[in-house]
Amino acid sequence: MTVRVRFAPSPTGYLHIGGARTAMYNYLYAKAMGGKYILRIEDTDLERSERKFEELQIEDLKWLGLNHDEGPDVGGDYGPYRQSERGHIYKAWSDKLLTNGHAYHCFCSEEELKAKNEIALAEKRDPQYDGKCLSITRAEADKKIAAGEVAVIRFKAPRKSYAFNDHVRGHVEFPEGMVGDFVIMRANGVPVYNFAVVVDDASMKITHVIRAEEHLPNTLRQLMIYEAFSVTPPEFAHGSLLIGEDRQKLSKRHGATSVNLYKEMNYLPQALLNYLCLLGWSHPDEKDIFDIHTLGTMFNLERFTKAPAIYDIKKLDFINGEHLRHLPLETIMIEVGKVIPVEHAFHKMDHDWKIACVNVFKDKLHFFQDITQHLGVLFSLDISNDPEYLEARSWETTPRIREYLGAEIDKAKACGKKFVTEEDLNVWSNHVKGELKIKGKQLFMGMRSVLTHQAHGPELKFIIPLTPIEILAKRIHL
RNA sequence: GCACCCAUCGUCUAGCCCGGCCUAGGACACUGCCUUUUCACGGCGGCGACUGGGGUUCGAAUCCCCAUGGGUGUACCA
Repeated sequence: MTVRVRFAPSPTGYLHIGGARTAMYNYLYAKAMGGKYILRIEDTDLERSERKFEELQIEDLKWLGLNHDEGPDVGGDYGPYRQSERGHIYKAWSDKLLTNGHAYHCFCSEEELKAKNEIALAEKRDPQYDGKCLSITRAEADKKIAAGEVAVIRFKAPRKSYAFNDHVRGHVEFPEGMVGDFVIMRANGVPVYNFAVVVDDASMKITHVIRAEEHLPNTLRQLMIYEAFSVTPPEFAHGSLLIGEDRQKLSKRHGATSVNLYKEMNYLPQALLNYLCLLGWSHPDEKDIFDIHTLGTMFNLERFTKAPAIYDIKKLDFINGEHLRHLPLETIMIEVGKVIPVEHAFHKMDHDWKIACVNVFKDKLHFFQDITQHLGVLFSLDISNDPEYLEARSWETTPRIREYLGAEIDKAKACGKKFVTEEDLNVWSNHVKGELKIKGKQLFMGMRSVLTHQAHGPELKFIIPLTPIEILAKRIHL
């Protein structure tokens, strides 16, 4: 039997970081098992669902590289993949339950039920449906409906306990009487979540349901419905929940919780995925940095964590830097070019210069945009106020270095050179060492302070050949 | 209230199922030092945890019970 898994978001907002994680786990499991990964849109909440959000979420999923095998935009053999287009299916399935006695019409008004709930709560009882409409026969109900009365369809919850085996939680038991008769079809004919999910998962031949722990209690209702249809339920894996620093379920108020924001902030999708993957799952070899697409059969349902994970982006930043460093130089150059201000001198340089430049700075970046601040060491005429720099400037040896280098640079400039080379730099430092008799810290810090006006930075042999000679000439005389 | 789930460094986690190799390992963060051609890189260190109490056992982070704490759910939301 081929594994079939699904990610079923509600198009009521942007793709949430927790949703992205669930989608990824499903995607990875399908890939590991050679199965299919399906995208289903759960838009039964007519008020809050919007087509725009569906499109945006699919766009974000694509950005992450989590491409589905079946879905509303790509089709498949088990469609439609939008719950709003499956009305006839829910109708047929709920009719089946009505016929075999597992469900019944309920004519109680919302006010009536609300009042009863309040009383139950006040008496510290569970506010379960009292079964008032249970005695209404199918024929009577049909007559009332024909006469214009509105009704919901309620599922007759069996009075027995349920148990199932969860891939993450192990043996889970729900004692008898946890839920009363619940609504499966609303008065407007739209199915309620727990019913639609079962109908869809069953008819789409879903074999494994991988989702977050918040759905664990829902499993009871779903198990009941599967039983009423005599359908074997899929296997379940309830991973941990993503929570905020306040240990509450992650939501908008915890800051950047939607995927599109990370795209805007220039995070690498593979880094976001890598981080998310580690929040609730661990790599068999305890690796921290990896491309989730290379996981293959290493991904399994046995390494999920049970306890909720606090979402903290500090580690994500680190991981982003690691992924960025492993990108081809050419790619980094292109990406970096996009975030450096258009008027920056960087853009006037030739290809080889840019590559060399990116190569020097790439190890220091967490994000592409970090490059801008590093570029200063190549173009800036600022003078550091770092005590170490000030000290280097105050040595009596430093003016002698400046005098010599100034002459050399002016000479090179007069010859029409645009840049000095690493060899030039070697010659200079040998001269300072041999002729000026300056060595050690005085030599290197002295040269650095004169050429960059900074106390720290990348090695001179890397940055000086990249610094335009006019900049060098100006700096010398500052 | 009731039901279910969970509990290892500040954070993510390994170890737990199949007790001894755990004076509990790794990563982020924080921090010290080294590299004296110098880094937000790298290397070497430091800080830092088995929620508490009982029990089983020669031996428990690992098994059992209780307590405590936290979370989720309890809708004609998903």
